[in-house]
Amino acid sequence: MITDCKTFCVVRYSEPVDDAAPKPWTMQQIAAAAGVSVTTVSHTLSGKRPVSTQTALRIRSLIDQFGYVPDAGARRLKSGRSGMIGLAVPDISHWYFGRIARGVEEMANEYDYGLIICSTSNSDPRREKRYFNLLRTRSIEGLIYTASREIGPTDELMSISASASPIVLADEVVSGLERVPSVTSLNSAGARELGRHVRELGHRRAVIVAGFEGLRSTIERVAGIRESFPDAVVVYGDFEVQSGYDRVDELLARGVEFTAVFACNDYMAVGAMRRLHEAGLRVPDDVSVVGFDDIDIAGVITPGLTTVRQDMLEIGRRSARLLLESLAAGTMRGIESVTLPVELVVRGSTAPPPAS
Amino acid sequence: MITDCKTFCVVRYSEPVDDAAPKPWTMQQIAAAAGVSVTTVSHTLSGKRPVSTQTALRIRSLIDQFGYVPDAGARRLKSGRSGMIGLAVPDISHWYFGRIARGVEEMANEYDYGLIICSTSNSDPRREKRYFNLLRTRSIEGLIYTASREIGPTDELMSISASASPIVLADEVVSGLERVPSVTSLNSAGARELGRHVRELGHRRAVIVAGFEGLRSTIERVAGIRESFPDAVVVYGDFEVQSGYDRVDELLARGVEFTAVFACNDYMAVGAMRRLHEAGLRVPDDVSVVGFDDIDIAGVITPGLTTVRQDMLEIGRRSARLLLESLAAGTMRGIESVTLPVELVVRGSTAPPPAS
DNA sequence: CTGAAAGCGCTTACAG
DNA sequence: CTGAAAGCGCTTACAG
Repeated sequence: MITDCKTFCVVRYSEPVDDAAPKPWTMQQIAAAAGVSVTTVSHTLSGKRPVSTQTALRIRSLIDQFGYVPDAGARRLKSGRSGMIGLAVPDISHWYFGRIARGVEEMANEYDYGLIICSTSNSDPRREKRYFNLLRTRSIEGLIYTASREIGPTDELMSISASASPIVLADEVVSGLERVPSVTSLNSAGARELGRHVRELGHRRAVIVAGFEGLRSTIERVAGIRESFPDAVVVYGDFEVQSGYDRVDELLARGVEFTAVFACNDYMAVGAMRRLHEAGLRVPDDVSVVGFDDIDIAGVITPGLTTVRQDMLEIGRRSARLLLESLAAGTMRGIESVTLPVELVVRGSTAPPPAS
Repeated sequence: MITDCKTFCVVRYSEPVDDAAPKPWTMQQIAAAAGVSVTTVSHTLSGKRPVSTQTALRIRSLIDQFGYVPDAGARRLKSGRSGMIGLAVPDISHWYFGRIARGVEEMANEYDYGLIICSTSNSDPRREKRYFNLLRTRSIEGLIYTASREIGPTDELMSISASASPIVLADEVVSGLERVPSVTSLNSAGARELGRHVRELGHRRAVIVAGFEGLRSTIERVAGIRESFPDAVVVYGDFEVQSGYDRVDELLARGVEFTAVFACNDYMAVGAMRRLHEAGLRVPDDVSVVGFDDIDIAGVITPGLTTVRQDMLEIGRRSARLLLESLAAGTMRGIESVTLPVELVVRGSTAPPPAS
């Protein structure tokens, strides 16, 4: 039920402020004021050459007084380095990608780089093109790419990859881009543990609510689970709560029998739990439910969700480090792809199947 | 319980790829290849002056063939515009700020701007300084700022605001920055509705788990709730699940009596529900719980969470539009601050208090 | 310890 | 319709 409250849109008129910001100072002007050359000002700033204490002091005080800051664009033009890296994720507002972004940002900060965010909107080709162009125009020095669906070999990414561009794949590897370094989780091992855990509880009939069908992580997770449940019915969702709900709804309608639901992420698991609840099925008494990821609220909801913890923050950090180190090295040669460990977290949503 | 699974860290050695990307082409080289001046190449690209069909065709085919893309930095140096805006949020990995970021990005895209993300780590002064410097070095043309705590008047932000910089406050207004345009939710009205709803259910004793104490939104929400519950005990949290849990834990330990918990965001509400559950108190039979925000899983958990829906996506979009329009106009004059409506969403977590 | 000058890769008056 | 040249604001050999 939604009760519309009688709120409304208020528009407040802000005081007209002083006009647009004044033209910023240039190094030229500082030099003139100090009675020295720009060369000396530049070196005072960079410290790449000795400057007499007297002069340095005078220049520095002028800089403080004027509030001078060197123009980043000009620096960039000389050096050829923008000091920025890009992160392309399907949707920055998802918890999952937000964690990756934070990890990347932390590391970028450490290396004194800025971060440009690129939402690919689940691989909308137009937007993707835009973002690869950032790389080509040298607005960014490197790109961390998180695929959300299977990428076709015709894509921009493919052509880019051939040229040994500074690109790192985070979270998902992409078929055909085996040569591009990647940072991923050990999906297969996590899924295997999950399957074994549920199997050991005594379950025999399970269903799998998987992610996007072509995605490598989906394939690996399904395979891992199937080691314990070879006959599990597999249906595909889109990682959203709603699709967990919908897929379980359909399975119930089809009359599929199961005592355990494997969802390929926690959001779909939550959706699945909701649908089961509405069907009068208790979790875990009637049906066990497991997820993947260990999102922030997985341990707080009731029952707590049994899942596999991935360290998304670390995936972000490692991806960024790989990228930034190869930028520093000036080559992508010999960059080592990384697969991170995962951890089974057993909570209240799994229990032995009903006695019947 | 945590079962460590026997997974491990796998390191894969990537094929050494061709060396670093080759030097990109310059407009100079295209001009030479086409046998024309850079002027003509530039105009072919910009269309700001007619170019003979013959020549244009030749140049364009060369550009395609070479895969030439103009250097963004050089363009920027001439134009003085970086084509980038910044978004400073406390933590990009929070759902709440992620939604804002997505809204901002959508709009930035529409205006053909790039987005630089700046996590302020809850107003860590060092990082904040860094990000304001982006503005000063003209790496970004404008900044959208989301405060997470009370900002002291000594802060960088304050001095910046005096100079009519292109800054827009998103989600939170800041004392002392009344002249800076802002986009916020109608917190007071939402809180008032929430208080009234719970009051009308018959509750008399309520507690409020508020957000950061100095934050304007916290003040407004507490005030709104208190219109219906003047005597409500107020405790302060940090918007995280854990603090909702902890504050309720403390209230129970203190022996405070209540039949309703107002949490100032959904995460703390979820934490509160968890603690109540552990104490053997049923929601909503024994205690009603409400949140604020309407996060994605608010309607899916059991019971569904009664809350106030804020449109974070729209806050992001509107903030960006305000900023980008004033950049286009070249002045912050007459920018209208906006307050967006909110909506009470009643779900299963609220019910009349126990009969006793 | 310091300065004049070239140059990064573009755009844009100015002059045909 | 086209080109030579100045210049955006820095950095950095080169030359004292």
